[in-house]
Order: sequence, then structure tokens, then C-alpha cells
Amino acid sequence: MMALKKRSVSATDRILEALEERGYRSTAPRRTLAAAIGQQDRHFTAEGLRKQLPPSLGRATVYRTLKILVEAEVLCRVLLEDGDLHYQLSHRGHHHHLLCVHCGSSQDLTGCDIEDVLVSTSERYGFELSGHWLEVYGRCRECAESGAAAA
Amino acid sequence: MMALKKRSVSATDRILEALEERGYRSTAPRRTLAAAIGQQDRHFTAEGLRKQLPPSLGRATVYRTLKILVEAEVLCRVLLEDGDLHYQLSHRGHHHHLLCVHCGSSQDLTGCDIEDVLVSTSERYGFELSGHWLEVYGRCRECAESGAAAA
DNA sequence: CCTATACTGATACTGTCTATCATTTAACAC
DNA sequence: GTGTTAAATGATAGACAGTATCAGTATAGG
Repeated sequence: MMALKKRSVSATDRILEALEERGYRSTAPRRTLAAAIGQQDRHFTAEGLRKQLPPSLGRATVYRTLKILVEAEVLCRVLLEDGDLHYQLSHRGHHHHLLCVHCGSSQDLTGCDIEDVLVSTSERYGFELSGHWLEVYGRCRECAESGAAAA
Repeated sequence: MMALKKRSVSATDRILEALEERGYRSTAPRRTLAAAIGQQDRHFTAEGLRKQLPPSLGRATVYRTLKILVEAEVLCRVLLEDGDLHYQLSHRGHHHHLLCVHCGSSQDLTGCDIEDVLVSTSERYGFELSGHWLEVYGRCRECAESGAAAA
């Protein structure tokens, strides 16, 4: 809703700041990219993003910048149920996603107990945990309440 | 250990049975593939598997058969930390993997409390859970105990 | 301004996976 | 067995995402 629009304005700035902080130069292609990413209100693919950009902006630049932004933790990768790799604006730090398979929206999932469960479960197996990857699929509150076709 | 060898012998049969059950024909290429998959004691990629097969076995056949076997739940997909998609023999039903980033082995993780945590967490967000994807990375007991280089 | 260098984008390439389709082969009835 | 039909195969070509190279360009910092 409104929140999306508001978030998208500052997102562009956040991206540019992150680049500057890390010593990257401020260039026209990167500003164009930052603006385009700021417009996204859903997770997106590299190629999908590219289609919204002027063709003059090279493919290599798009991929390079996305990689930088993931490393800077401004973007994070999202794995869809069909195996497609998407990107989306990220809060810093480790978190997971609740992905709505109906409308494509996603919510961040922070401060949950999953990490604890993983740690204790791993211990039972003598497994020394170093990382994990979790995606949760389903329907968001809006889609569930509007009675959209059930899974 | 021994268990791997033992499991790999019957795995070939399990694959062939699964194909038969589903009405697929028993062909020479599929038998070759089933035998090769039964030999794997680690997760493997489509192309890695192909290199262990006679070149006469067409690439399309390998991919087609893998797809069928995943649908039949004989194989499951495993996502490595670097994004590589691998396959491995699967127990039927939903489960997760403890993937050793050091030796490449994997253990199935069943009957854990993660599902419960996910359900209750999702509810807090008004999210109607329909599925999830979880991979856990770390070092298995053997690698941890042998003091292999820490993560 | 000027200079060193980070950045860009065209091109070509890699590697994974898919579509097409003529040929082959298995399953089943006889 | 033999015949028939549909499934399966594999050669080929191609779609597609992502990467490497590198000459030319634009930026930051003096």
C-alpha cells in the first residue's frame, strides 16, 4: 500500500549510500540502477530489471552492480519455489522471507526461534552448524483473507 | 561407512521400481542411469553424473530421467551454499539436509521441530503456510572430530 | 584542469538446460 | 514369435543466465 511507495523513495538513497560507503564511484549507470531497484515493490530477477532499464545500460553492469549490492547487504537473494533466483531489498543482517506464492509479495522474518531449533537439532546429529538457507512459501494475510484460490 | 554401500545397492532397484510403478517403460538407458545413480554416495549434479555414463547416453535422456525421478520423490534436489543445484537419493516425504561443506556428505533431517516453529511463526504474521525450503550447512561429526579446517 | 584508475558496455564466450524430430524400442495383443 | 502403436531415445540446434575480456570513458582527487 502507501508504505511501499514511501519505502521505495528512500531505498534508492540507501543503495547509493551503501555504494559510497564502500568506496564505489558514483556513476550515471549506477544511479539509474539504484533508481530502478528503488521502484521495485517485489522481488525481481536480473533480467527482469534489465528490461526496465535503457538498453544502453550493459548487461555486465547490471550483474556486476547486483553482485556488489548483495555483498553490501542492501539486496538479498530470494529463491522461489520453482528454483528461480530473485533479488529484493534487504534489511541488514540475517533474516528469512515469507514469500506469497499468490501475489509475489514478501515479508521479512526476523527474531524467530528457528535458529535456536537448528542449533539444538544439529547438535543431536553431531553437526557443527555454520549456516543455513530458509525460504517459506504460502499466502500472505491479504491474499488469504481475500479468499484467493487456495494452494 | 558400510551403510552407504548397502544402501547404494538397493537404491538402483528402488529407482527402477519407482519408474515401473508410475508406468514408465523399462529401457536400457534408464537401467544404466539407475545403476549409476545407485553408485553415488554424495549429492551429484546432472552434468557430473553424465560424465560417469557412456557418451552414447544422450544429455536429454539424463535430464528427462532426473526430472521424472524428482517428481517420483526418489531423488531430491539439494541447493549448495554457492547456489549449485545437486541431486541425491531421497527418502520419501518432506525432509531437510545437513550438508557438510567440508566432505560433501549429507544427512537427512527428519522429525525435527522446525515445522512447528514455522507454523506458529507464520501465524503471527497472518501468513498461510504452504511450503518451505531449508538447507543447513556446516561440518559433519567426522569432519568436526578430525579437526578439519574450521569454517 | 590533469592524471591515475575505476568503471563501462560491446562482444564473445561458457555452461546448463530445453525443444524438436526422425529413428528406435518396449509393451501388449494376437 | 510377429505386428502394431505409442513411448522413449539421442543428435542437433538453440534458449538462456551469467561471466571474461578489453579498449574506450568518466570519475575522484589533487
